[in-house]
Amino acid sequence: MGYVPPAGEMPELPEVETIVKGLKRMEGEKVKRVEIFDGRLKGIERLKGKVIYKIYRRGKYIIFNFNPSLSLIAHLGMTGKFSFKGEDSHIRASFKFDNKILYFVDTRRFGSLRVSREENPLPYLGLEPLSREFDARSLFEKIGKSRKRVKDFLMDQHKIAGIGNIYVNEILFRSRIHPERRVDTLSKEEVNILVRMTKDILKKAIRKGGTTIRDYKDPEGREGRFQDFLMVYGREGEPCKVCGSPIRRIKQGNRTTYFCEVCQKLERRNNVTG
DNA sequence: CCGCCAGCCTGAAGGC
DNA sequence: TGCCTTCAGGCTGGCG
Repeated sequence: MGYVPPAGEMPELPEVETIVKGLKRMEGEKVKRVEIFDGRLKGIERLKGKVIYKIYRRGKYIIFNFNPSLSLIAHLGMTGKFSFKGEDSHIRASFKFDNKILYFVDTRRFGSLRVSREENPLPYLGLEPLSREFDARSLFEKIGKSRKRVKDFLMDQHKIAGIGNIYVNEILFRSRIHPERRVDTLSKEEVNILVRMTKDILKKAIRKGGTTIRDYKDPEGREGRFQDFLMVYGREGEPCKVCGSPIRRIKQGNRTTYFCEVCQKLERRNNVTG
């Protein structure tokens, strides 16, 4: 049987970071007109006439600051994208500026756009994995008394913000930790490795412009290149690039999990060399 | 508080 | 050929 790749991918931290880089040039621009094609996005028309002064990422969210207390909070869900090209179907909203139009496109409508007056609109979000604050000590502290399985923990946006189902599989493979391990069984060394691999993989994915399996494109329509570096995600039955044994696919919770059962042991290891 | 799970949504792909 | 089912998963809200 031929290999069938998984159906889709969601924008995670590296994709959102890449998108923000592409949107940055809109800082300083004034919204001349807002069009809404999906009733649930009602509310964003308040942005008409406002000037964007800062665009940045927090977890998987994109935040457009219009002034200190007026922001557009965007989440791309599974298939959401911002595009300067108008050829897409499933356009849900558009923002007209002086010289260009920015489209919000979202096939499955898991994405959201909302206007907020909060200074800190996403207070519950967890650690930024690429920040200095994310280190072995702070992760250990976050783990606290949690008994979550490590995969679920890393994907919990209230603990760490920005990791989704593609990168979590890659991080655990590179850390040689089984996705079903309980976080309270992780050794200090393993927590340390997790931090290092998380930063490593996310940084490299950003350098490659994210991962495109089917849907993801940046605002200029460019695809990512990190899919060529995936070690486990979407590789069920293919040989592990380290040990050669077939990559396994299981359901953990409602989510697909890929791992190598030889490289990623369930037992605790104390002397990890990476 | 914690862990777990259904449901939202749409299009692709598989089964019969 | 075509209908029907299943799958994909970020996030929210509800349950025990």
